[in-house]
Amino acid sequence: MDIWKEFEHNEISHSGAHYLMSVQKLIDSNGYARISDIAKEMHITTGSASIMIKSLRQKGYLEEDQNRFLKLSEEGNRLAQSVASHRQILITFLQDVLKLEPEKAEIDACKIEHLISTETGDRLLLFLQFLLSDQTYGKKFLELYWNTTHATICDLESCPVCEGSGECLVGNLEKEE
Amino acid sequence: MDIWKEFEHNEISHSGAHYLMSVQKLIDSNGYARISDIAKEMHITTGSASIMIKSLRQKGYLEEDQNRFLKLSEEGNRLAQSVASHRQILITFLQDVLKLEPEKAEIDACKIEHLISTETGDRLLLFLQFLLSDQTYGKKFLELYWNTTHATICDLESCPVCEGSGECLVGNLEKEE
DNA sequence: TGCTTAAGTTAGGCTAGCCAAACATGTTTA
DNA sequence: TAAACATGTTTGGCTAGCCTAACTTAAGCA
Repeated sequence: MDIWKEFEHNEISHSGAHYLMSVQKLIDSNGYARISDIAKEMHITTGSASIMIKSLRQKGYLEEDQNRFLKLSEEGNRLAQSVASHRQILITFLQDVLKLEPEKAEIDACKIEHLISTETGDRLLLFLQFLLSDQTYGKKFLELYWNTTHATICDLESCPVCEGSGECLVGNLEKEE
Repeated sequence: MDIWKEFEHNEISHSGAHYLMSVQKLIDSNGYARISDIAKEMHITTGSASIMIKSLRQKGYLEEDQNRFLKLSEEGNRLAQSVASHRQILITFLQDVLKLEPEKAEIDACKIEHLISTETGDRLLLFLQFLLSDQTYGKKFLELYWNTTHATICDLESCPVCEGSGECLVGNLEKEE
């Protein structure tokens, strides 16, 4: 088997995942989601949205009621939730452990949220929960790690640890505690 | 800015990255790389390879000598090395820390190796090195983590910790130490 | 009644990458 | 020398997903 060809074989495409999440987001905030709402929210044309929505309905991820209002099917909901949760787990790891800038953490998380397997997501969550909550070794390990690698992790001259002002993520972390 | 659209905006595509890595792999093992060698190695047609290679040459990632032998340009080499190193870092994390099965770790790593930023790769490497080598908190944290979560992490009935035989990754780890 | 606007669909075009199949060229080998 | 094989290129077709632009349908309103 060619592992590199697996890249295409996913339950849902990057684009598809964002359509589903957009539907949920719109329902949560406005109470309904139509094709034009999705197009507006995603900054694409209604033509593109129309075609993609049709395809997502055919695949059984979306349903439409009498008013042409869209909602997620059970399967669509499972998928959207899974992707959203992977996204959050990844952001937490990149931001709170690896100390990447929030914007960069979000971009990388968004790129890979739909690509990691359920198992990888589950494991990462478990690891993160343990690492961030364990008061004995987890906490001490992270403190030692951040202090030891601080010079590498922090590239801001204004860091309180380096210089003294407050933009550094490591510094912010220490203030929070 | 639409973060979800960043998915396409990468230095190199998934496919492109694998072409470059294939060239390097062939040179390392055979001493040279031609279009047909790459096609064979990647299990695609020479037609597809011909077109993609032309594009990679135009982008300056590949060069060709008098014998039509391909090699990586400086830039191509940098890219291929970066992707290969990201891949290895991800595999190590998924396999040696999160304890995913090797096959699954490889698939997920392959899917995202070209998508993560240099910075994310660097940070993950730093974190991994520290976690896996620190003999005080790193080691103890991992032991506590694996023991505590073992029931969740191990789904094999044949696990030495669960039952007694030897297929479980957690078990293998304990044997290695 | 007829005009305007909103909403959605459809058609044609684009890129990326794959395929098969036809073609061109250059090298073996009988 | 001629047939056969190796190598590479080109063409046309396919999917995914985006675009613009033209079109339909329905609703609002004077």
